[in-house]
Amino acid sequence: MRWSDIGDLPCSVARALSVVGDRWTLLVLRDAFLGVRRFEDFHADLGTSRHRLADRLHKLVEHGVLARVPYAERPRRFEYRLTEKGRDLYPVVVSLTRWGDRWMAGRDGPPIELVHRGCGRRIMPTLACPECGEGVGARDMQVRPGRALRKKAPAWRPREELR
Amino acid sequence: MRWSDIGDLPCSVARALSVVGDRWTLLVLRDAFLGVRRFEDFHADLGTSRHRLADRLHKLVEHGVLARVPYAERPRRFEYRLTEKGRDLYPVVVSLTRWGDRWMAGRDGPPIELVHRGCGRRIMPTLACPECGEGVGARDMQVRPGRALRKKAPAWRPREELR
DNA sequence: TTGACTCAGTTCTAATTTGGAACCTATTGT
DNA sequence: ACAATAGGTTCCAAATTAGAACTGAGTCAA
Repeated sequence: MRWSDIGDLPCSVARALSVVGDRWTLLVLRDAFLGVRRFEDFHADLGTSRHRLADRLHKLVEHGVLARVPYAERPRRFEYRLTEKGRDLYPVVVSLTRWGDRWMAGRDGPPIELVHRGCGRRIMPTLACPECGEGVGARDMQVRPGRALRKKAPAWRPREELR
Repeated sequence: MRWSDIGDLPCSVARALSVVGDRWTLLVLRDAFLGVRRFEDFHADLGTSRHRLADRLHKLVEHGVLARVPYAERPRRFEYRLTEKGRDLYPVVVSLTRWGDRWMAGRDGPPIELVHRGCGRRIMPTLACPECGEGVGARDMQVRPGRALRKKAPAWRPREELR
């Protein structure tokens, strides 16, 4: 299957990945969440080729994840800012951070720390049920097909539960 | 920069991506969270080449995200099961799902629905502060360098805050 | 007013990665 | 004896990527 086709699958993960699922895009977003906005800064931070970077930035703009806004006339210069759609990717980046912290950190611990402005504590955000507030993991959730899937793939059934 | 080098960067996102950051790995994990375990089932579901699939599965096993466990002798057959390290990627997959549901769903709504066993309601898990329980977004969090980063890149400073 | 410098790219080529089809091995079923 | 099943491996052509060089518009400083 071609990469360009996965955006059409009836799967939200696949569709999300069709936008942010390549090598560099999530690192671009990480930088964006750290406040990076300009081409040269992304380039210096990321170490990807200018070619790739330009391509990724433009693709993210196309998808409405970043906005290309002028910050100087003469010479005309643009910076890349997260849109609401882009900021809504925060959970993805934080979840990756949390996992990296937990399973891939060196002896010195996590490279960066997060502080919750609300309560002032150093924390790592976790997944919770927005209704009852309880923390949730894979085993706390059950899957069922939604309307879109019952229509497109009526035969689909969730498999046996996760062990 | 080579893909194989990003695992060494002092950044948890980069390190996480060095394991799960390629085209197919996250779709393999999505399937795993839906209960898929066997090579042929992954292959049928994913539509990637057997070659890639075998490679990804083995890489995930190497990294301890999946375990290759025999389920039949004569002929010897194996299945791939999530380890604890693998199950801990649930927030990443759920966050992608949530984003895909919100920004990429068709008219018929999300392909699948999740039910919280704890409270029985159909929900999509969200990020929250584990200390105070409040939901958090990008603007609720502040970044600061951790010990590992102060050591490796003492000059690093968080940029201006997110707008 | 010439030359160096900055930012934001684009172009080019070689190297790497990927997709897809065909093949392989062991075993079971008919 | 023959086909089918599960889980791969091998091969090659095609697509993608890395890295370096180049462009172009404008500023600054001597």
